[in-house]
Amino acid sequence: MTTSDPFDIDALEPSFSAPTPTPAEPPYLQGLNPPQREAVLETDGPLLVLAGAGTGKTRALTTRLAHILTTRKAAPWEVLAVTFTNKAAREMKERVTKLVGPAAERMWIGTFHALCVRLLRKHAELVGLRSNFTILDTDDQIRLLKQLIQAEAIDDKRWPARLLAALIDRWKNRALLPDKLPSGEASAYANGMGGKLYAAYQSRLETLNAVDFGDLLLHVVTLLQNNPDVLKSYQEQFRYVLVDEYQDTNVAQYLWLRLLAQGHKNICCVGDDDQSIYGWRGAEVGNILRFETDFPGAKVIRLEQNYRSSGHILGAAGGLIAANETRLGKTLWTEASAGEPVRVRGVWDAPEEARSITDEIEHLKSQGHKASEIAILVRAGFQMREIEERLITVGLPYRVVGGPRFYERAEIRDALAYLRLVVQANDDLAFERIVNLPKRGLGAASLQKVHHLARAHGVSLLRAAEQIAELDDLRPQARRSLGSFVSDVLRWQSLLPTADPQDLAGQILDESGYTGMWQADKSPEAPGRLDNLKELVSAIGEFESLPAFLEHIALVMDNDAGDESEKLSVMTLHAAKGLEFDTVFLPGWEEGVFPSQRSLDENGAAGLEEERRLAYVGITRARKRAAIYFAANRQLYGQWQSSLPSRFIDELPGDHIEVDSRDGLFGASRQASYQTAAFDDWDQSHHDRYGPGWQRREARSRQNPQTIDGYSRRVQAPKPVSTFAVGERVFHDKFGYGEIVDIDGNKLMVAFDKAGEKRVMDNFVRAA
DNA sequence: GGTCGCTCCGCCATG
DNA sequence: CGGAGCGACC
Repeated sequence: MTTSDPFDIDALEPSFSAPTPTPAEPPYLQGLNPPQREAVLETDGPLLVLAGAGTGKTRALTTRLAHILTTRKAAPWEVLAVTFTNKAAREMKERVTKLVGPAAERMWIGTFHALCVRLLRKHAELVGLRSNFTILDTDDQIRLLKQLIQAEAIDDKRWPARLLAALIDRWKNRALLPDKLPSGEASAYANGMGGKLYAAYQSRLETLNAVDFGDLLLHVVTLLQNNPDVLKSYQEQFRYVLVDEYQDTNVAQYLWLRLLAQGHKNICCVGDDDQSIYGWRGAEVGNILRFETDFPGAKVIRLEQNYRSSGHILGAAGGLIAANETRLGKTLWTEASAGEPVRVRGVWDAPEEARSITDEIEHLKSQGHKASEIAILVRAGFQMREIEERLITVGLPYRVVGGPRFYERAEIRDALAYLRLVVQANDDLAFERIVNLPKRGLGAASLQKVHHLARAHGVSLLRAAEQIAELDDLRPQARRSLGSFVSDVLRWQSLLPTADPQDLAGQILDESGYTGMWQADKSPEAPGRLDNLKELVSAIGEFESLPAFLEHIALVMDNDAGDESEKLSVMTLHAAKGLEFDTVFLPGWEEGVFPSQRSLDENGAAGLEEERRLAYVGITRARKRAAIYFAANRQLYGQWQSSLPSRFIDELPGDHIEVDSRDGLFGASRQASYQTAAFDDWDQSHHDRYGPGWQRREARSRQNPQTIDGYSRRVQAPKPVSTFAVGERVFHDKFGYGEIVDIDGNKLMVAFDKAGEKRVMDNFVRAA
């Protein structure tokens, strides 16, 4: 555990034509460790910064930008900094502004997608678009694809539009346009129709003057490839290129970067191969692993001193990730004390897991720990409900981070569709979404006619609807309501240039009857939806115009609008990347759940390594305390399943963890590898009440689940009685044949022929 | 044309 | 188990 050689700062100074005249170094360099300094000062030429978790990456990165600006190596608008999330972009902008002042605002900092929009609006016509193109969200995309699938008379049940959308997304991630699609790939959908539908989709997008998220990247790549003069001007403009989370880039993003940085090669990529967790959505760890070959002479700097976590947490995480074969290799170290070992706790089932976690949290809070410094990180969304229910039961305030995005909520999308249609009369997708929402008595039959006319005359749906309303083709009632819908939209359009955007938006939602629809709705979620609508309207207040607002919202709108109140956080491991907490709970470390079975099935060894990186990300979120849980039984899709502890638990180095499990939960083979450690509980009061760990859990699990802490979800017969008898031979899907040696209610202790003694639920075995 | 009820499917998720 | 989406029925 040592760092690299001490870095000689003076040796570096002459190598860049130092505009800093005096030996007195700028204040922003103070407090940086040697590799961080090097990452800041090594401005020219290709540079790869391998930044381990918690090693002060963001600080080095923002200081680097500040350094480039203050030494006048580049003007703000000559710096391009790319991130993956809006949050990261915002944070970077804020921190650089703090260092160098408002000039930083003029840098090109943003997500790949936001920067692409900016470039595309400027040069839209070069790729066959008009500059006011619309950006489709996933929902629009799927509806569009569905139409195309049905037009080809393909059974959209056997071949769901979602699947095609996912395929197209993957193709676009790999920069494969329809004409470049390898023949084998096209057959992946509907017996070879994939390629044809993809081509049809692209041409439909072009006529709609629309792009999806993948297109944003690809259009810019095409634009730069086909227009050398444009490419050259941007290569010259962006004198310094910086990429955050480089391990997450996909092929299209990589091409994009390479084009822009090809000229001067002042490209700095910052990433951590150990935190690459987005392979399933097209990220290529390969991009980071082969950086040095792509950019010959590239410098590599490792940030390995960790400022976040205690020694035990770092040791546990480091031991785990060492099991991965494909990695560049880093060894994190810290000057901090060892702190508390990572706790590993086995429980009977998911409800007990949730109880145990909330007990700990209540205890921590009673000790004065802040709830905002506590997080529960799950592998998958389905684990969240159980935990949320428990949090509600005991009254612990929490927030779910990264749930459905604000702008993905139905009511927001509906409202936006109204605004889109008013701003852009030819937005047919918006028209379709809201023409009969609220219900106006315009069914499939009437819309069919509108569609036909639009197709025949080559006009927008709104225009076609206007004409149809004049004709005698529709039933009087449908005709009247279509007519008034169209005239409403036209009226709102006429107000657009003069009206205050916020007032106009409110007016549109009221007059269209959309707000009224939710007011009349008696369902429990209606008030929440009305709140969201209000929030949407108030967000418009910050913008000059409705079009400006829509542009922004298509890319940016986050739902975690600065809720820093005293709540603990619940989120998936993916959502947790980049965050840190004093205390982290990691439930559900069981084979099949984590590592996720799907990941293993689909991607084999590579999938397993990505899962392991996810585990690594999870543990390294913790500053002081981490607790890992595994349950012997879990309900999946309403079915009880018995499970084995995750292999990742076996891989944790023994001297950094404390295991607290109880006999009989799992088979002897695995159990043997654990020592039931004397448990230095965080929660001393529980010791007082129940005695040491395993005894108290044994005592609890004998109780009827209904009586524990008011937990009532798993309602069963008052006294579960098994129909089996001791000595009976049984068969279990996972463990094979065995003989019952003990019965406790509906839980059986079975001596399996192959798998050893295990406790299983009786409904998992049948008589053999 | 709107609503109820049935079936099917879900396993990670940024722009 | 729970939500979404579709088809039969009012």
